[in-house]
Amino acid sequence: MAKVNRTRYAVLGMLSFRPMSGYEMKKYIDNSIIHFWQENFGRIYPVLRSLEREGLATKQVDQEEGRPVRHVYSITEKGRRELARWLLLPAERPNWRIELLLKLFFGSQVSVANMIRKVRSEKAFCRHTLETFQQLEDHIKSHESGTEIPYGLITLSYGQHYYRAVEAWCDETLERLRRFEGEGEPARSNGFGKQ
Amino acid sequence: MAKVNRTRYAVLGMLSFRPMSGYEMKKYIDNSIIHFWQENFGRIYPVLRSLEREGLATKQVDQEEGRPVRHVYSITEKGRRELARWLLLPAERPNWRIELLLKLFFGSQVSVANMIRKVRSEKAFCRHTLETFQQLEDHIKSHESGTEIPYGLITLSYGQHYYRAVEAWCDETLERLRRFEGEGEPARSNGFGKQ
DNA sequence: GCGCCCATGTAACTAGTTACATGATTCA
DNA sequence: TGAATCATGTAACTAGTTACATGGGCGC
Repeated sequence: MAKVNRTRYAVLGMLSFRPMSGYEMKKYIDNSIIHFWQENFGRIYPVLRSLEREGLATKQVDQEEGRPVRHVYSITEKGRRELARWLLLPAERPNWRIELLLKLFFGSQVSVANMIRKVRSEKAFCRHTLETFQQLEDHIKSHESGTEIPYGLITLSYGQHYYRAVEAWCDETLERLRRFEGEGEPARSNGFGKQ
Repeated sequence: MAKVNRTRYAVLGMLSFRPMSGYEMKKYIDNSIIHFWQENFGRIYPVLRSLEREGLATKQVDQEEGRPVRHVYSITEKGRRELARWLLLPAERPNWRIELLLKLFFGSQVSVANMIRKVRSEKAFCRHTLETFQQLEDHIKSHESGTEIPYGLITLSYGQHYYRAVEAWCDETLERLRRFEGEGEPARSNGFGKQ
C-alpha cells in the first residue's frame, strides 16, 4: 500500500479554511490541532511549494510597508477536489509508540518507586492538558455560530476523553503500585508465559 | 536533545525477560505490547547485531535437528545496566498524528454522511479491540503469580481505558453528527477564528 | 505442488525532526 | 543592546516501513 504524504493534506486542509502563509499556518496548527497533529516548518514550506507546482494552490507575494515579505497561498478548485478525495479514503490508524508504557512493561528491572514517579508525572501532565483544553473549548464556543457542524469541538472532545481516561488509569495504577512500595529487589517476570 | 534509538531498548527489555531469537521476539512483541509498541524485522535484526557488537548481548547459534538455525541472544550484565539507565530517564511523550481527527477537522469539506461512516467504523474497531484485550487479560491472569508487580496488566489497562474512552467519544460524536444528517452543502468554517 | 510457518537478513524508500542561516522589526 | 517575534527556507540527520531475497520443513 502506497504511503500518502499526510503533511500535504494537513496543509491543504488548512488552506481550505482560508488563504495563509506558512508561518501563519504553523501558528494556526499550534492553536487548533496541536493535540493530535504536529507540523514543523521543515515540512510546511516544501509542501506549500510543491502544492503550487502541482496547481493545488496559488501563491501571492504580499509586501506590506516595513514588514517582511509574506508568501500567501490559496487553495485552488483542483486542490479542493484533491482534499475531498483524500477525506473520503478510510483514515489510517496510527502505530502507537508510547514510551511510558514500554518503560512500565520493563518496570520490574528497577525499583517500583521509579515507576510511581513516572505515573505521577503523567497524571500531572493530564491535569495540565485538560486545563488548557478547557480554555480551548471556551475559545471555540465563543467563535462558533451554532449552525455549522462543530468539528473543532468534536476533535477537542477526543482529547478530553483521552486525557480523562489516562488520568483515571494513572489513579488505578498508582493504587496498584503502592501495594508494592518499598519492595527493593527487581523481579524478572511479567505475567506473559512462553510465547 | 539527542534522540535515542528506542527499538534498542525495546529489544534489550525483551531480552531482560529471557534469551530469545529475533523471530521469537517479534512474536513475543506481537502478543504482549503490540497495542502500544510495534517492531518489525527490519529493525529487530540489525539492533540485535549492534547490541552484540557493543557487549550488551551475547549470541549463541542454536542448530536443532531438521530445524532452521536460530540465533539466540542473551542480555549481559552490561546490557542490564544500560536498560536500567534508560528506564530511569523520563519517558518522552509521543507526538500523536491521528488521521481520523485530521479528517474530521476538515470534515466540512465533504458531506456529514462520510464522517458518520468513519466514526462508526472507529467504534467497531474499539469494540473489536476491547474484546481481544479481554482475552489478553484472561491470558495474563492465568500466568501471573500474584506476588509480582502486574506490569503486564497495568499496560493492558491503559489500552482498555483508552479504547473505552474512544468508544464513548464515538457515541457522543455520532449523536452530534446525526443532528446535521442530510445537510448537503459543505460549509467552510470550523469554530476557530483568526489566529 | 502449493501455501504456510520457521528463520535471518538487506536495500530502498518515506516520513519526520532538528539545527542552521538570514534578516528585519518591535519592545523592554 | 539584547531578546522576542515576524518570516522563509535548506541541509543533515534519525526513525521507521516495506519489499525483497533465501531456503528448509510440514501438512493438505
